[in-house]
Amino acid sequence: MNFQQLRIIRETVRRNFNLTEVGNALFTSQSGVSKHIKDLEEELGVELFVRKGKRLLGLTDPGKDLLVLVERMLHDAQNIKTLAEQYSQCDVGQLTVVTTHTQARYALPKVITEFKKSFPRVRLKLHQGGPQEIIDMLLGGEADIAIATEGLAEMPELALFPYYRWHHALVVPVGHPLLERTPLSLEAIADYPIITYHAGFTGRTRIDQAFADASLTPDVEMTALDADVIKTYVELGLGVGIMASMAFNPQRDEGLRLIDARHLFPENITSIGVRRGHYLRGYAYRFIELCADHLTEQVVRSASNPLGNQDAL
Amino acid sequence: MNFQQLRIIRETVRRNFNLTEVGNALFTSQSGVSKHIKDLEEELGVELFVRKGKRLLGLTDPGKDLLVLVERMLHDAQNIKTLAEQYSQCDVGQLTVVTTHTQARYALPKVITEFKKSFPRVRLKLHQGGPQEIIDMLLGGEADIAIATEGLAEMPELALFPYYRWHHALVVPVGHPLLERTPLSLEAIADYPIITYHAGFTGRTRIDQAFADASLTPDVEMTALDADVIKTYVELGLGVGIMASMAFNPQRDEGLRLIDARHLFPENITSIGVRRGHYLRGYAYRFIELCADHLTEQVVRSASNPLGNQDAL
DNA sequence: TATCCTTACGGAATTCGTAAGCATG
DNA sequence: CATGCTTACGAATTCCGTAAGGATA
Repeated sequence: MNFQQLRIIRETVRRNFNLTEVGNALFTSQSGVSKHIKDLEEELGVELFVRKGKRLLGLTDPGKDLLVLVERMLHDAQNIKTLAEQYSQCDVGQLTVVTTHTQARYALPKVITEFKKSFPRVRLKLHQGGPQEIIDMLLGGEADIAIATEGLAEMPELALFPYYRWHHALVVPVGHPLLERTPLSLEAIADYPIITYHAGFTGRTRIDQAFADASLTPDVEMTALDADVIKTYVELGLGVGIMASMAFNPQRDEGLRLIDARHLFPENITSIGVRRGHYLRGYAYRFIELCADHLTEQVVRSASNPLGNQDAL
Repeated sequence: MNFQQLRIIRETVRRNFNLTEVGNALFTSQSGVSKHIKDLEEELGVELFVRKGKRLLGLTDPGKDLLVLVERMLHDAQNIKTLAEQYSQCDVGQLTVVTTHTQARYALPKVITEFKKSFPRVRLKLHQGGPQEIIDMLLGGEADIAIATEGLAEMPELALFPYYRWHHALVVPVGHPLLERTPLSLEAIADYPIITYHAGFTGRTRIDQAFADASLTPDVEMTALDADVIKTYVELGLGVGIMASMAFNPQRDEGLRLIDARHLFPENITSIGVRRGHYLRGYAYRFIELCADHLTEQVVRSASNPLGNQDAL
């Protein structure tokens, strides 16, 4: 058993059991891939893949069990390398943060400016993605830190930390009748076409929930991934916008008005997530501390080690 | 990075940094060991060992951090092999149970008889050891299951399950004055020389605690590792015995009498322990089920997976 | 027929072990 | 001077990639 074999097993599953692709992905020959698989199966005395003739179709039961261990081992191998870099070049490296548009645009700029100043030699990769992509990148080890409001569900593989709380607000064009309706009600809003976030983005779930609880079926005219698009179409008069209040800028958004709506929609919590057992460089902890003072390295480490206890460092 | 290198790192620590011994232990040459260490350090760009001249003295800080990951990876490698055997030869294999004399002698015979009948092709190794040895064997992966009353402290690496409850009792020679003292009191017992278990064995802690709580200092004349020795000396008239009640056999122990003492000493709980993340063969779960009906495979698996949650199978 | 996997085989690279050299206590 | 680590170098082994062959859709 060697690491190349393990990498091949993992890659074979990822590439849908096409060994030719696996060979390309791992920069080796297809024949070698084939042989490695056979060797490993022989060594273990178990067939790992379901075959039909010469094609591979999927994992056998033992293969499925094995894959879990294989992935952990390869992840640990990565951790070892990261750990070594940590010591050899402690302020040089890379940090990948995956997040949504809303956070990237409105919450993170301050944090990132600060971080770049403190760690000029760390290459910060800010990757913008949807809920599924965020989770996949975290679990796949491609991203170190995730920041999102939705989608970061409680999973045993992830450790989540509340970052900040915020509310949705209404955005309307100057002079819109809703500006006169105080107090604002869900019923009043439901009379107009609504422009808001896509399902699964930036607290959209909470919005739907609020209307559903009030037995209202709002007319969602249009959905967008980000507040900038929402504002654009509200300004064009296509409807009223429901979006994160921090995305409104009184100076720049001259033609629009913000209406507080914290009494109508449940509070949203934007969380920071890391994968348990994923080795984080020192500066990754600094990044999290920059986001929220209370999320110290100790707090994050103890909550994110695989055993869920406090004996780490 | 390859497995041989990792094995060498681990073994180097275990063998107190004597590379010659490491070579012998891993059935390879000492020069190869030396080179592997150097290669790995070079690849990682970090010194893993503290050196004085040409001698290795200990781990550096990065070395310490690394060792944790290395051990998990090697453990996973072992798990993979065990897992494969599980499928290739599902009722053939080996099961190592480490336990104390008391359990081996009085609690387990029935379980083991039953187990051997169900799994004739599994080689059952029953290893008898003291508290420290039991823990070391579990953590080192040499034993699959531990059964003990003391010493199996709550550790994050271990999952513990209550097996059965029992009490200490008094054992005296026929015609001993304590047989007339009803109700029996700690004070009365403390008047006689006492023969009981070694510190740390078979609930000895509870016995000491009971006397201490009553502000008594008993005269512990002699200590033994097992009840058979205790009974022998009680029979010789050297003192009164305090031992596990299930170790008394009215037929065989003719010259002795048992006096119930459950009102004097706290209850003891004998536990079954497994190491989290240590892969157990199917028959290992059967063994535990034979001990206690309620400890089904599902119960044990969900409590002993490293994340401590219920999503395992 | 185009794609995909297996096997065979020669060359490349890695690993291993002996032996000699040097440091330590 | 006995023990222990490093380095050097040839031998053994393993790994890799090309190429040919057979199976599948």
